[in-house]
Amino acid sequence: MQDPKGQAQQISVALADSNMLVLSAMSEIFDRDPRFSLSSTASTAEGFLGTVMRVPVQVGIIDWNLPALGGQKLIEVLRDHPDAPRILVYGDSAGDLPRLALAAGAAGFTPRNGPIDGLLDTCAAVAAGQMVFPFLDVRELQTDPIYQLTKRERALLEALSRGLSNRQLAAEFEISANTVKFHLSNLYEKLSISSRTQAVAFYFSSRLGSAGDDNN
Amino acid sequence: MQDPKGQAQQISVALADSNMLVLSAMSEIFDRDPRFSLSSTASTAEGFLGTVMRVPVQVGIIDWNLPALGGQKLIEVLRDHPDAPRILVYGDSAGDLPRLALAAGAAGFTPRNGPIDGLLDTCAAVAAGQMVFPFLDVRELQTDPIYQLTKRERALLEALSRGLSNRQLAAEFEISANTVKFHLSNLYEKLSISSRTQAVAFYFSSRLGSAGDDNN
DNA sequence: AATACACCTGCCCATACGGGTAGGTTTCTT
DNA sequence: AAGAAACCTACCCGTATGGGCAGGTGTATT
Repeated sequence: MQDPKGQAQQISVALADSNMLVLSAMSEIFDRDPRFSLSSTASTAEGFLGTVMRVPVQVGIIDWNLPALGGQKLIEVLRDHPDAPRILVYGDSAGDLPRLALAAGAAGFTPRNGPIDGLLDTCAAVAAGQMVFPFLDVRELQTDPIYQLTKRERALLEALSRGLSNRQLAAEFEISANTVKFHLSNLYEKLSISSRTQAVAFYFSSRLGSAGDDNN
Repeated sequence: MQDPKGQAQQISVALADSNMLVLSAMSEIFDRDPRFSLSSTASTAEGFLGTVMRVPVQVGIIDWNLPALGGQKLIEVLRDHPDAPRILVYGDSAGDLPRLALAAGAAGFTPRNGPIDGLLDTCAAVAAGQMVFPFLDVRELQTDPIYQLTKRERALLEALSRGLSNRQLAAEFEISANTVKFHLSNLYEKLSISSRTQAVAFYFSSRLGSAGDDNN
């Protein structure tokens, strides 16, 4: 943080939050702090992308549940871009949102319920090239069972979460009921569960704001 | 709103929001407006209840997802109290949060994604004795099946949503497995469904941010 | 060519589950 | 005192579901 040349260079920041109140309050905070230069604000993922593509910034601070796209996909889109900003996710530290953000490729995570200064410091740290997250067991990143599921299994799980029976699943996917049972059986083993009810519970519990996945 | 005696009387307001940023921003807004007199702020339902019981106010503005209690229960507790404030819920207008708030007994609802002035105007209207909500089909209020469930059935549904089997449910509630099936059967009929999987799907789909309900 | 893996299907079996019937106690309201 | 409603239990029955076995196809990797 202690730049030997002083703060001649300000950190360019872009904000995106669906909550107007949060957005305006954040704007004020960043405007007040001489370390930062607020480049743009947006209330949707589309708006954020548009401005950030035109005027590159160093750090983008986003709400995980941005309308339409969501943090997960937003980061995924930005990752393939050359001069995309580092993304700092601002969200609820309960649940495994930090893990999701980390897995998605975010550069940092600041909890909503923490002190306001934490946001600024974390942002500065991210701009300095660091990754800042609440501590979590990184082994879970790789072993998170949902990533072991195949494309088909995830699709089945999604449909299962809508309350469908095996027969209905078979009809929906135009496969045999036996095949449905086959996939579900494999799915159960990978998730270390043993019933469709547990599968649905897992689905809704592990899916905190991530959009539908249809890819392998 | 047009008080013939002018605004000699200010509207006393109490705030409660788990997000510190929102809380401080709201405080400032209400402090600035001469119509209101900010009595207290809190970040938890307990804190809000404590201050509001000691120093009665006209309007309480709360986050629906206040820690520990949640808006639903908070309103329920306040309702039985003599000089409890009218409750204005501040939350996400997507989903049926407005309907939930209305059904719970709130006096108004202001969407998070709306203009900031809307909050102030709605608050003034609520203080003047009005109810202000985004439009919704009130017929759904009565017909929403979740309110037909008994206390026990809701408790079973919550446990069911954690993936428990009938046997486990029986153990958890210390009742016979037959009784579990009895309750679930009644529950299915009330929700117009026919399987536990559908019940869990319904539970997670209809429960957009409401905390656990254990009351009748 | 060989191997691995996702995907698909059929069959058998034991258990879990949903639906129906028939009671019972407690509590609150009328 | 009577009635309604929540809550509890038992029994029977048919289907849905989960687990195991055995095998076939297509595609990508080595």
